[in-house]
Amino acid sequence: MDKKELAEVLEDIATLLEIKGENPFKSNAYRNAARTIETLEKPLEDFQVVEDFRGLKGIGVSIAEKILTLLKEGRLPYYEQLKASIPSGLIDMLSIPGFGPKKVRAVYENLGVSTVGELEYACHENKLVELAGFGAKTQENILKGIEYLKKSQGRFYFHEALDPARELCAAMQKVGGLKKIEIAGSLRRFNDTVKDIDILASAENPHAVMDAFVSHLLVESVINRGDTKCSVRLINGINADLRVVSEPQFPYALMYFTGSKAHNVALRGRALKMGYKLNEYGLFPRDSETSEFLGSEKEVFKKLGLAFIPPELREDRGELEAAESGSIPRLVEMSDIKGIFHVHTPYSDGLASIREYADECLKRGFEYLGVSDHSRSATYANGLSPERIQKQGEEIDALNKKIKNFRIFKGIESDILSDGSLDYPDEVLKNLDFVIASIHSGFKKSKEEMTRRLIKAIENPYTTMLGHPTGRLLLAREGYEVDMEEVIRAAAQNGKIIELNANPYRFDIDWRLIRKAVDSGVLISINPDAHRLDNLDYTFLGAGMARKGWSEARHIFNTRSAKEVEEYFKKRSG
DNA sequence: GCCGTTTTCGGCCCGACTGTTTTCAGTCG
Repeated sequence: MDKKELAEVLEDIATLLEIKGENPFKSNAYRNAARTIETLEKPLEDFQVVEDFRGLKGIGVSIAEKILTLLKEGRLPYYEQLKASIPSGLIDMLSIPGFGPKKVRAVYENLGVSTVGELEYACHENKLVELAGFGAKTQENILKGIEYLKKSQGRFYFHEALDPARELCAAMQKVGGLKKIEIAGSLRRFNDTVKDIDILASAENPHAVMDAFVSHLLVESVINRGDTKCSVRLINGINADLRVVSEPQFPYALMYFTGSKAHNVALRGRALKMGYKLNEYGLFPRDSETSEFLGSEKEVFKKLGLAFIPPELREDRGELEAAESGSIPRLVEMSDIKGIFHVHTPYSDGLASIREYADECLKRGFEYLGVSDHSRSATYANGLSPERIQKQGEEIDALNKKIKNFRIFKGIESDILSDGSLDYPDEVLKNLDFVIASIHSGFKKSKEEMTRRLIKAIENPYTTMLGHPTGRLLLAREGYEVDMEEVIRAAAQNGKIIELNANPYRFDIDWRLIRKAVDSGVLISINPDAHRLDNLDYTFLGAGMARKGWSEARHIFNTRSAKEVEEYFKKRSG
């Protein structure tokens, strides 16, 4: 059992306790313990007895014992009994917006409803209105919530939310009297998928700003509207919240609504220890009703003895400690990116020509482009035969002569075959500047086999970088089973680059692992995996995801100049 | 269930909003 699986069990216990109506602080304790385990630096093997957990935040004797049982026996009777006592459908019901553990319990105990389907039926039968604390409106909202859940499973791709959020902000910016406006929430933190859009504004006339918000063309319906907050459903199914605060409150509210929740709790705890109360309205010295007046997030952090923490890092994963000790990294910026790798042309399954990509790259200020079409095993994607690689190489040579101050590198996205070898003989591979090795088939092998397969590809001298290392498709498909920590170790030992596939349907390698990779000395390449010209926009999303993984420019391969990249490739092949 | 530079017991972040009530519980962020 690894850290992630362990943390998931603890999370599950927390949720189950909530539904059972246990002391909410008890369930919260399990949640805190889960986060501590997830972010653990030391390997799990270091924990053999209860005392080994001493000093770990949120893990006392009781949880430590449960963790040890899980590690030693691979199962936990306490957890199994808990699970057995609650139908699994109740947990699914928690995904219905506005439907929490208390209501789940009420419908289960009073109506015997134990699945989302039964709940929907009970609503249609008008059964819920009879329950204490429920009414016609609640029942109607639950039905709407189920509809929403069915449509979207409640989460959306990052770019699906970012684009409308920007449009909404632009519209509100035109309202007179608007002082400040920012996207907050998980979008500002660059989560890989998001649940909704949060926008924060300060304005002289809040209602005019809200009017502009609710009347926007992207808005399908208004869910609720108060004096400081309103929520809408957009036509693409995403919910968007707008909050309007006074100008002095803005930095505090921005911190608050940016989150994450865990970061906020930690920050508030720190404020309390320093004799302050921190909330979305201000920073109040103990026993005072008057907030400190601070004009920006940076100043609030400073008052709390912290350096500014970039929003992407606000996950309670050590950023407070880093900000206190002055070791917040200077995160990579889009402007650091000097070129891109991994684009597909009509040679395989892409839509834009090499020339078009090159021109677009020049327009965006890049110095180079690395072309990597699919390899021959990828027949579904029109993978290239050795002859067609040769032909593409000639086209690239001609373009390199023609286009000044720009360099096109010859590459391939080679399938990693089932035995871990690459898709061409060495004579073909040696003529390329770089090779991205990716798995596109045979996902179902065991974790050990997949790990071995990837490591064999990493050890191949012609491999330059590992493409989309877990094969996951966000909101659609889990990645294949693979021990990424071992893969990262192998990449470090062999001096290989790992791709951060910046396609928002993938964002693969996961940001939590980016930090592990860069700490191990592995270079990351932010690759758009473009199949069309406008997919080059993904590079920006990838840069955000790299920031979330605590990356600095020096950790990112494609922040290097064309000349440096050329030297890197030459050294590898020589 | 965890924690302690006010506490080994009594807290644990806390305010907006909704829908149900007629003063408050539940949910959310």
